[in-house]
Amino acid sequence: MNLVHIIQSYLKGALQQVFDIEVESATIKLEQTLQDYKGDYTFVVFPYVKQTRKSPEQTAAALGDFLQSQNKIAEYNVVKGFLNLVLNDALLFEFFIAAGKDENHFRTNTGGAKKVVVEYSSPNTNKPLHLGHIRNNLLGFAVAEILKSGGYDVKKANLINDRGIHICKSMLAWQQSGLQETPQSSGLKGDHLVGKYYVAFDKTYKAEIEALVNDGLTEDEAKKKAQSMIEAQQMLLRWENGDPETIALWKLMNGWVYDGFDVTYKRLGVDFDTYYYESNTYLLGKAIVQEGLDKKVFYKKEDGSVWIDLTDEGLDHKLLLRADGTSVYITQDIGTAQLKYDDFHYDMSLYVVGNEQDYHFKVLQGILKKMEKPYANGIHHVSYGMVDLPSGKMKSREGTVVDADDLMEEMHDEARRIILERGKTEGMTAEQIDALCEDVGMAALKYYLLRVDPQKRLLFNPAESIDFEGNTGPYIQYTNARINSVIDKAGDNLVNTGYSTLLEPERELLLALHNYKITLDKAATTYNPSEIANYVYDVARIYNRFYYECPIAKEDVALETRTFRVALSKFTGQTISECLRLLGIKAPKKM
RNA sequence: GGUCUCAUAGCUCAACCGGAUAGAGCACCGGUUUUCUAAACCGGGGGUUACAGGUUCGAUCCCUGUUGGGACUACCA
Repeated sequence: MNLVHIIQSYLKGALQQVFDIEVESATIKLEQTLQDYKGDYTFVVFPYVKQTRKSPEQTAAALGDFLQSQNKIAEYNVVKGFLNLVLNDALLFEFFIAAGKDENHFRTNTGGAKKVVVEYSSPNTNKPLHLGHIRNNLLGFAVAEILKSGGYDVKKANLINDRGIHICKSMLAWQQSGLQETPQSSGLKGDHLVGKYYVAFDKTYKAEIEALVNDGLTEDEAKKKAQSMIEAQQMLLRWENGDPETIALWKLMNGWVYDGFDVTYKRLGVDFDTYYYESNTYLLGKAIVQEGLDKKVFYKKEDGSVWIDLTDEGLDHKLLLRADGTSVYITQDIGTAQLKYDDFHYDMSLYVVGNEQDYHFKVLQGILKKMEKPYANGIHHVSYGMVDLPSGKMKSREGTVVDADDLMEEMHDEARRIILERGKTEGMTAEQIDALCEDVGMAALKYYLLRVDPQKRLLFNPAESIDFEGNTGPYIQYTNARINSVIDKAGDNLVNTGYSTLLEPERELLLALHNYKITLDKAATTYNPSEIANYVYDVARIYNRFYYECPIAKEDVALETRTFRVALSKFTGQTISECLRLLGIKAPKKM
């Protein structure tokens, strides 16, 4: 049951009866009445005054009068051209009863079971995950869950970039160290061990460049002639030629990284239905490039390199295959897009990738369109902004990255500090306390990253940015735990039969709860989890006010009122839990 | 140079796709608990929405320009 639709139909009728104006119900714009005015929904009459031939005030008053005389609304007031409507309590209550009975209240069918692949995470296998990856993973996971609730058939995919020069750098440095270090022997998590050698390579490489520059080479020359770079390139060639020793080392070290990633993913709470590996897809990409050449969509330069002309799309000429026949990044993405389509026959294919690749995805779509691939129009780049630190951008080479594993550990510790300080852990086992610290710490981190519009850059201040009070994950969790507690006290086996006049906090809460489906659909169609994050905060804030002002399980509360308020609390708890679930945040029963 | 993007309270973010007096949190000041979890609630101060024009009943939102950040523009990924 959708209150907005109902009010729209009321207004459609009123416009017709009073002014003889015919409009589509869906085109009638309604807003929620602002805090400082009396009312639930507001209708702006300005767009209609030309047809009514009356002043905005007269128009609004005439419509309000009509609706009230028909008993469609409880009351109304007019401020300039704004018609503020107060709904009948019975209507709000009807919504509440209907929603409570509806098993599918937390789902919509907007997606119409369309198949959608959500690719996210997509790490390189030469170093551990950092804060930027965390944003990516949380966004990807949440977008996928939101789409599922919105009625889409979703597959989560992780495209692992497991080949290339960067992996060879780690391999080379590991080999040269001669230490034969393993995760077991070193006690290091696999991805961190491999990352350590990636850093080691870079150190050596930089020293070599400096030496060459001192010998009189330009920096560009030095970068190409440095010994370790030459060796890394040779190793990449050996890899591409299938040299058994190189492949074995590659498999060994990638295996360590995957083990490490699994631990990080598990702690982050993200998962995947399927994995793709660039080592598998780049060859398919090459084959499709050949197909494009045959179709004359691509062209070959004299040096043998392959290009596409996208100038008619407002883009540029783009290289698809190097002169030596090796593939570039976009070649692999062409292959992966095809492979995904072969696997799932998707209607939509989302790529959760940073906004630094906006151009890349325009090019990818342009290419697929020119290839007349059936899936070309379904691909969409879910672009998000970089995560900045107070010191500026994160740079792995300068050691200013915030490591994902370290950060999660710090959040856990910080949560523990605060939880012990509050001293509400009576009767909990050490394991339960530990689990709570994890849930609360991760909630603070996740909510902080997800509440911001994905498109925008995000400033992360490790020292002070993660709070546990106010507009935060733990605040929302706390509200839910509070609800849980009050229901425990009051008992929830009462059957709701009626209501007395709704108080302001109650109707405000009902309207907020009613917004769930509207918010879900908006989040789903815009691929924007921050809609859910901001919404659930709103619900929690409104509930806390209700909780403070309206006694629920206290002695002197009439049974009918108590029953209604318990039911309202329970429904609020369900709504909060559901939103948190969409965001990958746990909802502890007690905290 | 070209293309794209961002700029809102001291700080971090909202603002329901053009609507009212631009809202929250943090920080600061003051108040609320013999009563359901004070990680809560209420109140106060704090804004020329970067700047200048334009479009219209109405602009933080759309258009143009300026300034200032960022990204892309690699035979890197």
